[in-house]
Amino acid sequence: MSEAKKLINELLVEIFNRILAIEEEALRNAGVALSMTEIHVLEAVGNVPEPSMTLIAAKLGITVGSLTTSVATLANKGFVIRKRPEDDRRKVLVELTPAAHKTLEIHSKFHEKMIDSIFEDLKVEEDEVLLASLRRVATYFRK
Amino acid sequence: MSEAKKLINELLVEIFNRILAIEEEALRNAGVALSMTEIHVLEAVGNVPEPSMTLIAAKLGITVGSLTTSVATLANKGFVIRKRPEDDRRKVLVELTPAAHKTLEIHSKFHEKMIDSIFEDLKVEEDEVLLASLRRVATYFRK
DNA sequence: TGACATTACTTTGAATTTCAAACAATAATA
DNA sequence: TATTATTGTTTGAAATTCAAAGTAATGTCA
Repeated sequence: MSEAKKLINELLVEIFNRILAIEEEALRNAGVALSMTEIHVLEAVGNVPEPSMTLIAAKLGITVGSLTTSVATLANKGFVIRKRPEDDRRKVLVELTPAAHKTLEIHSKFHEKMIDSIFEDLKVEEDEVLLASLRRVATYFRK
Repeated sequence: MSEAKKLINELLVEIFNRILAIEEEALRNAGVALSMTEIHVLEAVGNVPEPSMTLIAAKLGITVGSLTTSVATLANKGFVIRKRPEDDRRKVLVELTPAAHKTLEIHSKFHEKMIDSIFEDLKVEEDEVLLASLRRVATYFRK
C-alpha cells in the first residue's frame, strides 16, 4: 500500500472516530437537542420512499425492534408521526414533522460544507472517477 | 452542490452506517471474537507512543473512565497487559499481546483491501490531491 | 518539610443504543 | 376456514458511553 494510501487510511480512521461527536456538537450549537442516532433515523425516514418500519430499519442496518424504540422517542419529541395505512394495517408509515425537516436542513448544510471542504480541490472529472469507485464499494457492501 | 457530490454524500452516509457491522463480520469470519469498539482500542494502543490511559482515550475521543472499562475487558481476554511504570506510578501503560498483534494484522488487511478498492481507479497524482484535502479536513476537525 | 493542588486512573450509577426472542395483529394462501 | 407469512411491538439483557465522585501518586511552594 502506498504511503499516500496509508495516510488516507489513518485520516479516515481518525475522522471516523470523531465525526459523530463533531456533528452532534454542531447540531447542539444550532439549538438541536437530538443525538446523531436520532438524526440518522430522521434522514432514513426522509430518504426511503413509503417509509415503513421494515424499510427504514433496512436502510439503517438495524433491526426493526431497535427502530421501534427510536421512532417512539422521536414521536414523543414531536419529530415524526406514525400512521397505519388502510390498505395494509400491519404496516406503520413514518412521516417527518416540520420540526424534523427544519432539523434535517441544518444537518444537511453541515454535511454539504464538509463534503465541499473534502473535495474542493478535486476537479469534477476526478469526482466522477471517485464516484465510480465509491459506487463499486457500495455495491460490494450491499451484496 | 453538484450531483456527483450529492451521490458521494449519500454513499458515504450509507457506507458509514454499515461499515462497522461489515468489519465486525469480516473479523468474526476470520475467527476473531472482538467488537469493533475493542478493535479500535487495540489500534489506538498500537498507534500511540507511550500509550497511557489518557493518551489512548484522547486518540479515541472517549473519556478515560470509558476506556478503563474497555481495557479491563481486553486485559481479561488476554489482548493487553497493563503496567505501572516505575518513574510515575500514577500512570498505566498498556501493551498489546501477541494475540492482539495477530488480530490487528487481520483487521488491517481488511482495511487495506477496502482502501485499495476505493482508490484503485485514482492515479497517484490524484491520491495526492485527495490526501491534501483530507489533511485539511483532519486539521479542521482537530481544532 | 508539610499542606495543598494537580495529575492519572478507577469506580459508580445512569442513559443510550442495540439485539434476539417472544408476542400480537393483520394479510395471504391453500 | 385454517395455516402460514408478514409487519411491528415488547421484553430482557448486553455493550458502550458519560459525569461525578473517589483513590493514589506526584508536584508546588510557603
